[in-house]
Amino acid sequence: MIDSSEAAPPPRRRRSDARRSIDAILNAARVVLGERPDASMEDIAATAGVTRQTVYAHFPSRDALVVALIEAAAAEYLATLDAADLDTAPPAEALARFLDAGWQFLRRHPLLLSPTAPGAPRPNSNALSDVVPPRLERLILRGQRTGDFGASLPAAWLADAVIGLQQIAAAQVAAGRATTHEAEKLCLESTLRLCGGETSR
Amino acid sequence: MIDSSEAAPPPRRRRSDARRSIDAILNAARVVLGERPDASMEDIAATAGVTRQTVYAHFPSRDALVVALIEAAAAEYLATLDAADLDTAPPAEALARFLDAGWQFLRRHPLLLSPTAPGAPRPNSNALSDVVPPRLERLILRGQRTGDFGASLPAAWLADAVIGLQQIAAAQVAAGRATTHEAEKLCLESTLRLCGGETSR
DNA sequence: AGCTATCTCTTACAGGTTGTCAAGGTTGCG
DNA sequence: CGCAACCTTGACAACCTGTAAGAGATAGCT
Repeated sequence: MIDSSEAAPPPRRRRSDARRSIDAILNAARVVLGERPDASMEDIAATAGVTRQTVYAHFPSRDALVVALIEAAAAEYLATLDAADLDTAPPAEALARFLDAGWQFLRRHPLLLSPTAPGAPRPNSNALSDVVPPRLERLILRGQRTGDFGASLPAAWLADAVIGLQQIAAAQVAAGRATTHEAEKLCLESTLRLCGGETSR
Repeated sequence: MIDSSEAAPPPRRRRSDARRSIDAILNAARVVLGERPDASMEDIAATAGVTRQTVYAHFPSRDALVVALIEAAAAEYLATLDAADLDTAPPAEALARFLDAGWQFLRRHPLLLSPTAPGAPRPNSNALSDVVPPRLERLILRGQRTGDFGASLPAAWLADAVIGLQQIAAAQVAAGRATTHEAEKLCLESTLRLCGGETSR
């Protein structure tokens, strides 16, 4: 038995032409939805230099397109996280690198600032929230074992809190209430304060 | 000069009947949009026991309805905040009360967990984010002056961070990854850690 | 009680968006 | 070259938002 009833459709052979269209569509969606999350399929298609029906030829629905976009973004994100070796650097340093990767990611994918644009299939389960937080959680857990971080708060919660804090900081920048530099500084300091310290009793 | 060119349309006399409809509509919108942010006007109207056109008779557009809903929610929120005297209690205690008011608010207005449902008129300026954070900022500023809180981070940022943290905690509950009790505890502890302490150098 | 302004309901319409379908032209690849 | 895969055009149904006019019901005032 090779692979009977699982989500592994044979990665069917595509023509070079088709893959070019798919890339153009995903790229257009990233840009257009980034600045206008409620843009129409027509807008996305036009930006990609393609007809609306061509978009539907590759993505069965708008939600499917967004999901694919998020999955591609998650893959990039993971690659960046793998490049910075979070598992060997000292925890505080690793945390700073994690945040750097996040800033890089948010700059490229501003869409992800408003996570609930069309009401995803299941509001919570996207590739990002399934795959990124565990990395950070592992990092924080390591820091708690080495004593660099306090252990009075569960690592899973801290991971989500840190990621959330970064999104809040990014929103401050988008709202024009802080410069990028200030936001990064505030975020790093707040994050260290949240994770570090000897506040347990 | 009494009031020439400002947003003060003479609060025109409404029939009791009309006000009842408006209340029913706002209430229905609160409930329906709370569990399904992309519900149609028809759905809201039906839940309110009213026709769709009646909704449009009172609210010129969907966005206007959402704005009115948020304004009503903000008024409630402010009333709750006024009831808990944040300006006299010791800062740590006052902060706990502020968070309590927040939980109460989020329980009643789950809509506000996904702030960017239809793409608000201006993404950032709603009554909530204009009026609630300053209260918290004042509280934090007081705590920083009395020495209860650390002063190395600006109060305005801490205010937004605390409110954001609470929304993250609420999202954890909504996602089934924590109980209400756990979330409240984690949120309070994290918040105190963010604000308090002697980490300045 | 009666009158009137206000409110609601019904019916209808225009415009936009999402999906779907079929026919025909074009391009990549063996 | 030839075929299958791909793109395009045009058309369609369904839904949602917003607007409009007229008939009927209701509240408030005299």
